[in-house]
Amino acid sequence: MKYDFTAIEKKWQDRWEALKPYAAETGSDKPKFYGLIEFPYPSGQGLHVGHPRPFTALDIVTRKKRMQGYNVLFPIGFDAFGLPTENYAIKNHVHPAAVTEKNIANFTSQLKMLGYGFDWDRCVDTTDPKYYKWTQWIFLQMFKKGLAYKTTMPVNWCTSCKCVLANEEVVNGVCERCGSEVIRKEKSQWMLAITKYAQRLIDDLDDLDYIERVKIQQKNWIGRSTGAELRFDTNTGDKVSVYTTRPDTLFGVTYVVISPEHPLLEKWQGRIKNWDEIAAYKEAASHKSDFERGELNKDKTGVRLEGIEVMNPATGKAVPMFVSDYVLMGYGTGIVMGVPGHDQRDWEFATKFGLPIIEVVSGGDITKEAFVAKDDSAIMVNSGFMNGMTVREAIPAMKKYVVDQGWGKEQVNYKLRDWVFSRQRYWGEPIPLVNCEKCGWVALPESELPLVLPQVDSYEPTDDGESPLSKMTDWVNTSCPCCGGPAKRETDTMPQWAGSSWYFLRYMDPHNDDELVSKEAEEYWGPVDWYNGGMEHTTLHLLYSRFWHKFLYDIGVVHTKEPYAKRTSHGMILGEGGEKMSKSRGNVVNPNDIVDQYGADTMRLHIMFIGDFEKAVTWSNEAVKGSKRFLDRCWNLMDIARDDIAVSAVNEAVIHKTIKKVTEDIDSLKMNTAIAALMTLVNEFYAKGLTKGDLEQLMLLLSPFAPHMVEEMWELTGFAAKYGKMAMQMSWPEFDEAKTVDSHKEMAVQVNGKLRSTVVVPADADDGAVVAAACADEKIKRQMEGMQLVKTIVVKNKLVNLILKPAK
RNA sequence: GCCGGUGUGGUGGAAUGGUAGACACAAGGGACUUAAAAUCCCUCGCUGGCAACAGCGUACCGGUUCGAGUCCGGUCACCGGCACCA
Repeated sequence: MKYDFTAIEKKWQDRWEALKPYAAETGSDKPKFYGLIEFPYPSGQGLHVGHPRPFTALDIVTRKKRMQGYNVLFPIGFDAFGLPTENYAIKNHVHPAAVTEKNIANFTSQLKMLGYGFDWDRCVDTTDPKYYKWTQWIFLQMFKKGLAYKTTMPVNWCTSCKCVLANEEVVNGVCERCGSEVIRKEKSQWMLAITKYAQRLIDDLDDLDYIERVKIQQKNWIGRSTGAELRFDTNTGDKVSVYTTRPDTLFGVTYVVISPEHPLLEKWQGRIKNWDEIAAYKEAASHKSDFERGELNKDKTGVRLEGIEVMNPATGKAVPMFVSDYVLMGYGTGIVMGVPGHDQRDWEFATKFGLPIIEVVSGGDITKEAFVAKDDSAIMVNSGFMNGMTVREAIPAMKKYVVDQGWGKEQVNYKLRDWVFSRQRYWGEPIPLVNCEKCGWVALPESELPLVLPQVDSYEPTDDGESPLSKMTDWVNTSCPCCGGPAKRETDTMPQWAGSSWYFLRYMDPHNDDELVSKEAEEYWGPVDWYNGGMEHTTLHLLYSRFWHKFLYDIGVVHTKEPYAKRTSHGMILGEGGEKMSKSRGNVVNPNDIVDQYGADTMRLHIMFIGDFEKAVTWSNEAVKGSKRFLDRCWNLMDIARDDIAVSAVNEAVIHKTIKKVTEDIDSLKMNTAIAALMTLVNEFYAKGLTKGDLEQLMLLLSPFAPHMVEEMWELTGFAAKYGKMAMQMSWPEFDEAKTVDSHKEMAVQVNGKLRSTVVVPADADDGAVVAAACADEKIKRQMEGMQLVKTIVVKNKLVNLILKPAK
C-alpha cells in the first residue's frame, strides 16, 4: 500500500477538527501542563519556514505530555495590530481590519495544514475589541496606580513610519522595522514606569527555569549598577549632583561635565560668561540623534562653562565645569565627574582640553593612558585617608565617608528606561483616556470599554506627527467623565507590544466578557509551564510581559509573581548558503511547497531533525528527502511486521533504549537525536525483523512527530479497533532500565591511553574478567610483548586501559 | 570595547572526561528493471599500503589526566546582544 500523505493528512485533520482531541479542560483532575509558543504576527506573506520550528517542537512536547496523562493547554492566537498591516492598508485602500481578517484566515489554514494540536476554540486575536477591551483595562489600572504618565521628552522618531519608537525598537540608529533614519524629537508621550519594577525584574529571574543567556541578556539590559550620588558645591550657590560607581576616585576628579539638556544651564545663563558659545553647543546637540552622538565618540566635543567653578569636596580645590554631549541627561544625574587618571574616556577628554591628570590608583602609567585596574586589589594613592587601601576596601570606605560627611549617598542606577507607550498610528488599541480642561487626564469608566477604534477615511500618518485619529473631530471631542465638561480623547494608540504582554492569560479563559480571566481559570492554569520563543524578544516582549504580569500580581489579578516558569529559545533557520532568509536574497522557503511535495509529517520531522534546536541551522531542500525516506520506511514496516516471528525478544533491548532516549530527548528539546534514535530502531527492524507489538511501540514513539501517518497506520494495523482510541490518546511507552542493557558489551581496549583493540564481554563481567579478555586479544598480545603490565583501569561497560612499560 | 555563544568529514550534525564522526544528505560502486523513478546492498575523515595494518586528525598554542572534541590558561576566527551608562 502506498503512503498517500496528501489524502491521509486531509483525512485526519478533518477528523481532529470534528473530534477536538486537543481541547483543554479547565479544572480537570489531571495534572495540568501549559505549553506556549509566541503567537504569530499574521503578515501578508503567510507562514515562514521559521515558524514551524518552535511550533513543531512544542507541539511534540505537548503531544507527549498528553500521552503521559497531562491535561494540556496548547493554544494559538494572533498578534495582529501592527504597522505592516496598516501600511498595506494605506497602499491598497482597504481597512486594516479586512487585511487582518484575510491574513489570519491564511495563517489558520497553514497552521492546520501542519497538524498542530492547538485548541482552536481558545484562539485569540489582539485586534478583536473583545480582546483589547482587557488590554485597555490593564492600561487603565496602571494609569490609576500612577504607572502610566504623560511627559514631554525627546523621543526616537522614525522619519518614515512618522511614529515614535521605544528605545528597544531602535537598532543601530535606524528603525528596527523599516530601516529608516531615527531622529530625536520632543513629544508629549504616554510612558509606563517599568523602571519601578527594575529590581524585581532582576531578582525574580533567579527562581525561573530560563535558559541562561536569556537571564543574562535581561540583566544586562536592565543594567543595574551600584555607586554613590555626590553633591558638589559651586560658586553659583547651587549644588550639583553626580553619579559615580567609583567614589573611591574622588581625589582624582579634575573637572565636571554637564549634559547639554541639563536645566541648570538655563538657570545659570546670566553667570556663564560664554553663554553664546554654550547656547550654540546646546543647539547643535539637540539636532543630533542619540546614534550620531555615539558615532562621534572617538573625538569628544565640549565647551568650558566660563565663570562656573565646582568644589571637589575631597581636595577642597575648585575644578572647571564643561558641557559635553557625551553626558546623557537620561542616566544618573546628567552630570558626571571627570577622573582622567582612571577612565579612558575622561583621559581623552582631559588630554584634549589640557586638564590635569592625577593618579589615585597605583599600578599604571597615567601619562600614556588611563589606568583602569583589572581587579580591585590595586592600591590607592594621593587619596587622603584611603592611601594604602586596595580599591576593594576603598569603595565601601569612601561610600561611608561620603554619607558621614554629608556629601551624598549610596545610589543604585539602572540603564533601563521607562517604556514609551504612545504611537501616532491608527492600527493599535486606542488609549482610553480623555483630556479635560478642568480635570486634566481622566480615565474612561470601565463600563465604556472597549473603546473601539473609529472608522476613519485615511490611515495616513499626519506630517505633524499626530495620529490619524486626531482628524476625527467627532470622535475626539467628547465630554469629561468626571465633570461633564468638554474634553478631548487621546488620539495616540498603544504599541504592538501591548496586546502581547498578557495574551497567555486570555487563553486560560478566552470568552469571558466580565473579567480578563476568571480566578478559577487563572489559578488552575497559571503560570505557563513552558514558553518557547525567539531570542529577539528577550529585551522586548519577554521583559514587557514580565512587567505587566508583576503589575497584575500586585493588583490581585494573577496569583504568581512570574508569568512563565520555563523559557527556551530556538535558533534561526537560515536559507541555503547560510544566509538569513529574505525576499531580496530569494532564498525564502515556503512551508506550503514542502508540504505539497512531501507532506506535513515530513515537514515536521525534518525541521526537527535538521540540527540543534537552540542553534541557527541552514535549510536544505535536498536533505528533506531523507526525512521522507524515513517515514516511507516506517510505513512499509506494516508489510513485514508479523506475530509469529521466531525470536520476539530480539528487539527488546533496542526498543527500551529507544523509549528512554526519545522520552529524555523530547524533554530537553533534543529532537534531532530523538529522531536519530527512531531511525536506528527502524534500521534494526529491517535488519532483524519485527513483531506487531514492536511496531506498536514505534508508532507510539513516532506519533508526536508524525501524527497523521501514525494515526493512519494505527488504524490499518488494527490497533485503533483493538483499543478504541487514536494513537495520540494512548499512554506514552514506559521503559524498563534493566531491559535497556545488552547481554554482551563491546569494550574498547586501550594501551597507555591509545585505542588498540575491542573485546566483547558479558555485561556482568567483573574487572578481572575484562582485563583477562583484553590480555587474551591477539592485537593486545602483540602490544604486550616485552612489556610489563603496571596498572589497569576499567570503566564499566566502556573500556579497559592497560598501562604498560618496558620490562626490565 | 564589554557580555554571551560557536569552531568536528564534501554537507547538516552526534558524542555524562572513556572506541571521534551516531543519524542523515551528497558522492561513488553494485542488484532489481525494457528503461527511468522508487527500493535494496556495499564504500565513504586524511596519508601510506593489494591487504592485514600503521601514522595523523575535533580552529591554533600550551597545561591537567592512565585517557581531552569535552576540563584549565592563552591566541585566532565567526555569530548574537549591548555600547559615551559615568
